[in-house]
Amino acid sequence: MSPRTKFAMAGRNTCPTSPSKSKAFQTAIERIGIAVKYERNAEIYAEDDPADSLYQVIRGTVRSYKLLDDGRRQIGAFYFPGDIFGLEAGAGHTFAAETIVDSKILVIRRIPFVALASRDNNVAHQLWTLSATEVRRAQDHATVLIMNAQERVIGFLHEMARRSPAEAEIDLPMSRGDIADYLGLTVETVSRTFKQLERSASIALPTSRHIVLRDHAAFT
Amino acid sequence: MSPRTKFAMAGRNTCPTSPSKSKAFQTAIERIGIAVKYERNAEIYAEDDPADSLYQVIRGTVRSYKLLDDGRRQIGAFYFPGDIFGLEAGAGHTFAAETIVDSKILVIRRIPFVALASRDNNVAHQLWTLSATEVRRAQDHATVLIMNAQERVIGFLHEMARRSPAEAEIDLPMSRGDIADYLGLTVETVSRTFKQLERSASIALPTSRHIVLRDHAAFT
DNA sequence: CGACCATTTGATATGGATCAAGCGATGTGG
DNA sequence: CCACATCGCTTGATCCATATCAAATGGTCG
Repeated sequence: MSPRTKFAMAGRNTCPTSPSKSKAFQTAIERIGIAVKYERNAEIYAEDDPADSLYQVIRGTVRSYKLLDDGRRQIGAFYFPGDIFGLEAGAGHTFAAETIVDSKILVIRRIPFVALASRDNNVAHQLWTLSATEVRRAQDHATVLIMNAQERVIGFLHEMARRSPAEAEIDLPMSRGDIADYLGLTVETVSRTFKQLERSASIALPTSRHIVLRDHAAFT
Repeated sequence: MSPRTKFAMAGRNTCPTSPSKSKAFQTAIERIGIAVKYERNAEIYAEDDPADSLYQVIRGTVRSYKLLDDGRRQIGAFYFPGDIFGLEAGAGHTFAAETIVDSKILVIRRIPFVALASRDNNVAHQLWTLSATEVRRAQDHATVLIMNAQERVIGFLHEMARRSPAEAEIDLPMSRGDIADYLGLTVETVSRTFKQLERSASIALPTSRHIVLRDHAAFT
């Protein structure tokens, strides 16, 4: 693989996730929303910003995060094309959101969206489903966080593989630092754990951002 | 305090949480649901059971949990009077639920409830709010899980204090083992951390299940 | 009183953090 | 176009927090 290919692949074009979102719903939000381009590491919204829009990734990758009192950063989620984020029941965002790579984001104003939901039962149901998806994501996140370093990293790879277009082939748009802050580990530990998994032939690492899952059984 | 008082207090009678649930909503679910008594350590539903009801704690305490492949138990949440749990967007429960102490639970069948939501915008909105509350809870849980043992325990005490009728006085219905499985620590570490906090005069431990928060500033 | 379970306490082992340094790729300015 | 600065990643050495193993204590109930 050429040195540049990996970045091209990091901006995914497919939408392998979110099977439960109906076509009608997708059409509706595309009508209400407007597509906006962000370059990499651009802020979409900050923590505590008023939550007057929600967002769907069209192209690229987004991380949500919050800064703890002592300066540590916790990454709450990564969002890929098709994923919807930033929907809040309260008035403000509880996490900030930034692009990881150059991205295109559908920005949907909350007021017309919620208004639509109160007219259209299908949309209201999707609204609930979106929250429920987010609950599940956060619970799964908590589940990997009670485990040891190797299990956390494997859990992370699972999650990425599930959302990757090519089942056993992963292109990571995010840095080791992002992964570390998502998993509650240090960059050094993430790096060493990848190396261990490579030595035990569970994965191959052609480049630091491209991972091939071997022994896919152990990863299910 | 007499040896028995703590258990009497563990069954809380107040509903300090859930300020966003409307009176009309509460009336509606009370009309649809039926109250059921469970004795302590009784199963309400198992992991993967069909999710055809949701539940509100009337009296007592509930833990939700899942068993990991290697037998470890992860506790996902504790539910106190007023809390609603077991609402799923999918077909099955992703966590099991058990009472911790003798409890009274309002059991609400899902079908009439969802039907009501599709007729009544207010209920539909509450449905969304419930999910959003659960998202927040799970995110907060993930946030404490990236921290060290002392911070996890303090985070846990915060959470309990917030939901306790008496601000700086906590009666724990759950065992050290439950706390450990919620925080991803061992019972020994939980016990030692409580002791440390007591030695540093951050808390007092009149009995192992009763905690008084001193220096409430450090706990905010 | 005696058995059982929850909790505490102690001794030791170890996984991951921390501190430190090197390496390779990328981008920038001369 | 090359030299250099920067950034992301890796690797090594050491330290410390928490797990693990083991046993004692204490409260509760029959």
